[in-house]
Amino acid sequence: MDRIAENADQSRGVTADDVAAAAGVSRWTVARAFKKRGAISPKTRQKVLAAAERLGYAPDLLAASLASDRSHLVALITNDFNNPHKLVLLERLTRILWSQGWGTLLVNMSESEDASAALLAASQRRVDAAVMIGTRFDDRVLDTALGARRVKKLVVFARYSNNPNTLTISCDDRLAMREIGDHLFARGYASPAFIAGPDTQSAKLHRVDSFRDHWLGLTGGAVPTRHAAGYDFHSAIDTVNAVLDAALPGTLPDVLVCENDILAIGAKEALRARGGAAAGIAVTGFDDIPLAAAPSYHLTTYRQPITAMCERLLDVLSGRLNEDVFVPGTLIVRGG
Amino acid sequence: MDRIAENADQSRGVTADDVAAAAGVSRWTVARAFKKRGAISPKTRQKVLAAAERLGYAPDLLAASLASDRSHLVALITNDFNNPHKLVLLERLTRILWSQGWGTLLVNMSESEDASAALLAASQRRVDAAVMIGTRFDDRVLDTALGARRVKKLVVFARYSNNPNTLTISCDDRLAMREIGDHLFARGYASPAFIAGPDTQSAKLHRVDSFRDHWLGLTGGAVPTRHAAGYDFHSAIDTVNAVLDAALPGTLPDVLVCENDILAIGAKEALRARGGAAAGIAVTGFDDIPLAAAPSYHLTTYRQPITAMCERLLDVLSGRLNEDVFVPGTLIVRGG
DNA sequence: AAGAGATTTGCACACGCGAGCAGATTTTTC
DNA sequence: GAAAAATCTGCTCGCGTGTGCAAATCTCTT
Repeated sequence: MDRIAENADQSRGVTADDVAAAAGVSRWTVARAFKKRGAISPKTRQKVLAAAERLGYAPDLLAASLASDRSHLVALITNDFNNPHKLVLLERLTRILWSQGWGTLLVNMSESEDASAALLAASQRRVDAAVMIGTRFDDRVLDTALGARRVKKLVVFARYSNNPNTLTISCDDRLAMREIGDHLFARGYASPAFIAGPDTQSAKLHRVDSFRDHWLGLTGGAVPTRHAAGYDFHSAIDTVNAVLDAALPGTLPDVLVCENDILAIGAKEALRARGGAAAGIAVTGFDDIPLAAAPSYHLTTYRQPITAMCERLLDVLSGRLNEDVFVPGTLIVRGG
Repeated sequence: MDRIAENADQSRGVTADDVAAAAGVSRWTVARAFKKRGAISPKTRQKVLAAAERLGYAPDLLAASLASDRSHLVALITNDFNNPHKLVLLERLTRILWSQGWGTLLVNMSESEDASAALLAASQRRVDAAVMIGTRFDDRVLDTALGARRVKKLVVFARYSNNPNTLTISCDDRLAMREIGDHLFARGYASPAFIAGPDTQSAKLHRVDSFRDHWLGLTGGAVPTRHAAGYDFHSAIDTVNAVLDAALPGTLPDVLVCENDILAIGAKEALRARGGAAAGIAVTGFDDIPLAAAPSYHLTTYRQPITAMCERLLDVLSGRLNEDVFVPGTLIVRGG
């Protein structure tokens, strides 16, 4: 066959068979040459790789997935595209996963708000694992949804889930909120208020509870909490205005502890627009998004250990790790 | 046993054969039942779908890809994860593509700065098309890189490329900059300066040139241009400071036209920090990222027609469209 | 009611590669 | 130098589905 000659032109459909023919070995020897720990003699491998290079061959991962029942594909599922921090997570995840040979399928579940459709779609592509990014996983889905059962591994990333069928890889939120509380206490703040995201029944509000518990232990004082309608700065502005309107004179909080940086930025905007006593109220965030460092905001916030979390994810994918992980992050002190 | 084994055990390996047996038909009839326009009698389809439902069957897209040589997979390739606008693009792209049956592989090429590695990785997954998001495609890659030749379609999305082997789907930047110019002219601005991104030799700076050409025609005046070191607001701050430092007294620009919103936000930050005469200088952006609407910035900017662009991408993927497209966007007037 | 036409169903083959084993080759051992 | 061990190579079978065609069934006309 001079199929090889054809392919050299088109550079399409170059298969292991072609390389095998060109190198004078069998197809399986070609496969071994491309395997890290393949049982193959150095000179044969050399010969094969040279032929592959010449023909422009690269193994077909699709066919390999079908044959081996391991796709080396991970579905990244998320529904919150308003938060710039998602971009940081996606950047890190894709870079680190691809560098280790894992492909990443980005799935948007903001339509349905129900993970089952996203999981079904992912499972049809035979992903080795589904990773919910910054998204809680509703327990009921596992019982009812078709897709959920078909996915081999289910990981909740950068968020807490107590679902027993799920693996959590997250920042240690409890520790984080303690550090923020200690920091505020040391700086002399006395009456914090918490600005949280939407108060959905199912969502366990880890950060709020952690902060309130710790502050109670620290000062004996309760922390009033207000829920924004959404994780976006417009909602935060409305919420902070509501907080300020509701406060009796002389009972203003002296610091607004926000569940993440987006809400914190909204809070800063609201306080600045309001002026007067409000302008003196401090704000803390969470995530350390790039804009948190802007002169206008200069937020004290908490940086999640994303790289470390990604590495734990690799451990989970390779089967080395099979339990929940909480990694400590870093307090970033900027403003008051 | 562990949780993973449980999941995998349940409904593993329900294939078309199983459904066929359960429904009393052949495997190919099952396939037809799942095809939109399959030649199959309604009652047979009904019977098959019922059996599939009962068994929890969903077609294996991986095997289908291998057999049909169409993966219905698209690689989304990008390298600029600093710009929140990427998140908007990703959200829209993934939602619209998945809704039409296209899977999206997110590839991060920020490491190499060279598209060839990303393209090779994508091609090994047999993607039907690679979409460079907001990223220019270096012509030389097509000639030298292995990956580039293996990808069936190459689309440059939300950015201009004059590469003949590439399809461009973009906002009509030329029109956009004309609208911005007209707007500024009508408002009485007389001496704009342009703040652009990095000045790489290969990059054709579409927006800059368009604005300068138009302004020249409008007023006969030249527009001084300054390049930031990167597409991030810190670089923009430095650049704007440099512009102000370099300006002779009385020759300050009255408006800074920025290549995108991130640079514009940096510009606003710099002007605000500077105070005095600088604080009166207006700023325009591009992209209309969510934060552009924040009270602190309140940017006049230009919204790209992302949904329309995604629909044109679908046309390209399905083969209905095979030429460059430039879609007009919308001027968003906010600040001065 | 028979035959033409339309519709519906079944089948051989292919897609590109991996797992696991058997045969071939080389290296080591006594 | 021959046998045992270690290493290397080739091969059968299967992964789950699409394509194109032939066979079977149904519908309608005369």
